[in-house]
Amino acid sequence: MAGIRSAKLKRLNNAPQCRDPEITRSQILDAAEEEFARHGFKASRTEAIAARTGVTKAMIYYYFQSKEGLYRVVLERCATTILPTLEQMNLEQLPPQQALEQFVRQLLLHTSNNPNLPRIMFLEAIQNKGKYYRDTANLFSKLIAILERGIAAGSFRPLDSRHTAVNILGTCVFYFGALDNIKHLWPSKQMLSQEMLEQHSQEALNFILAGVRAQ
Amino acid sequence: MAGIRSAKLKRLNNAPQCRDPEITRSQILDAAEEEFARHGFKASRTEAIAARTGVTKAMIYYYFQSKEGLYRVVLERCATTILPTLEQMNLEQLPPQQALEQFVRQLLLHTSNNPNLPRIMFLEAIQNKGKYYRDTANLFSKLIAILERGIAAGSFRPLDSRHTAVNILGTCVFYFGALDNIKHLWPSKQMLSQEMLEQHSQEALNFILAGVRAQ
DNA sequence: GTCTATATAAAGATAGAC
DNA sequence: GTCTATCTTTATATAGAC
Repeated sequence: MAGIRSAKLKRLNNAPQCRDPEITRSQILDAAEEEFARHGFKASRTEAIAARTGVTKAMIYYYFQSKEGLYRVVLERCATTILPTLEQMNLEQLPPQQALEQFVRQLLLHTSNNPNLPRIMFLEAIQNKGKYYRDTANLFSKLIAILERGIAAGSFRPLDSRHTAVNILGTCVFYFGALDNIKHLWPSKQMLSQEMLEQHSQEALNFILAGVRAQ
Repeated sequence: MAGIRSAKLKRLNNAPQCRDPEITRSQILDAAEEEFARHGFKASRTEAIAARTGVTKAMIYYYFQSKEGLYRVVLERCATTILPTLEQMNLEQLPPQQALEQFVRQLLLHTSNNPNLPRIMFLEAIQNKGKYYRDTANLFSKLIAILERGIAAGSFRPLDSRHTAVNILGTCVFYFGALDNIKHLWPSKQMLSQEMLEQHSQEALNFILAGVRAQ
């Protein structure tokens, strides 16, 4: 995510101030996302975000008023980036099985490209009890709708659509949250390498499709 | 977990010091588990742990030398409580399908009774990169062994046993980590109520068994 | 074994110069 | 728009009385 959004940014790591507000603001957001995704809101340090950005703490308050203001913007940005892609897919018009497969593939791709996203959401839920989070992307609603269509059509087994939606999302993102507690299972691999991400995606997809299929 | 372990403890919330070291030590541990499970190591406050226990901060340093020392003991205790039960079950002697079902049932029961456990493990992985965690319970080894027996016997579909072990554990515990981000899906329910825990357990079990079954 | 008081360090936030 | 310097609060940790 940081990678994509930093595309147009020019300031080098230790370069002096360049006085382009859009660039600075965007760089602070990227740095903050990294910091918040690792430590959560409370344990994150404005000093660390500033240092990562290459500016001083004062800039955070100039652009975002407070540490909390910055956190809100970061979280909002995280929750909404998957939206446009998902809307374009017109999942309602596909048969349930295909819709589910496309949904899961897209979710896995998106989290693979933005491993900060699951982490920041876990931390938000656990530490802040979801205080700052709104499901603006309506991820669950979309998934639940697909599941219910599938049950009605008889292509999915009778299941609780809400619990199953949670279990499906969990299967996609647990890997990223638990990364550093499970990496010892693959002593010679990088957990975020292309190879491992593809394996996880394939296995997660197989597991999910088998988990909901009728019979 | 706190509930079980507090059974023999006598000190009331605001009672004065009772000068029983075993009781005090145990109470600090219970309070620390709650605090660490909510905030993680860095963002937890010794003052809060002390207040929750009904003693002063100084006691933490008297019994555990440092905040980090306390965290280590809490984590170790969390990781090992499921061990005895799991060993008693002699899963190696059951057919793979039954072994898996028993394993998952026990894991779901254990996390339902100790919802702090998944939280503290998520926070440890994300914030500390697993620095303080060792898989002393060998949870994954046991699960992987069951899966490989099942593949060999033809009762499970061909699957990657390590990735699938991760996906199974994820299905069991994601619910607890994401609790406060998904509670809006059940506006009228308490996520940790008996009713909801039973629903989650049932749906997770069905999802997992269907997810690995041959054909 | 427990408490009070305090030393020391770290972090959020702001004022004012450039 | 950015920085330096500083205020204030909050935390970890310890010394010493009881």
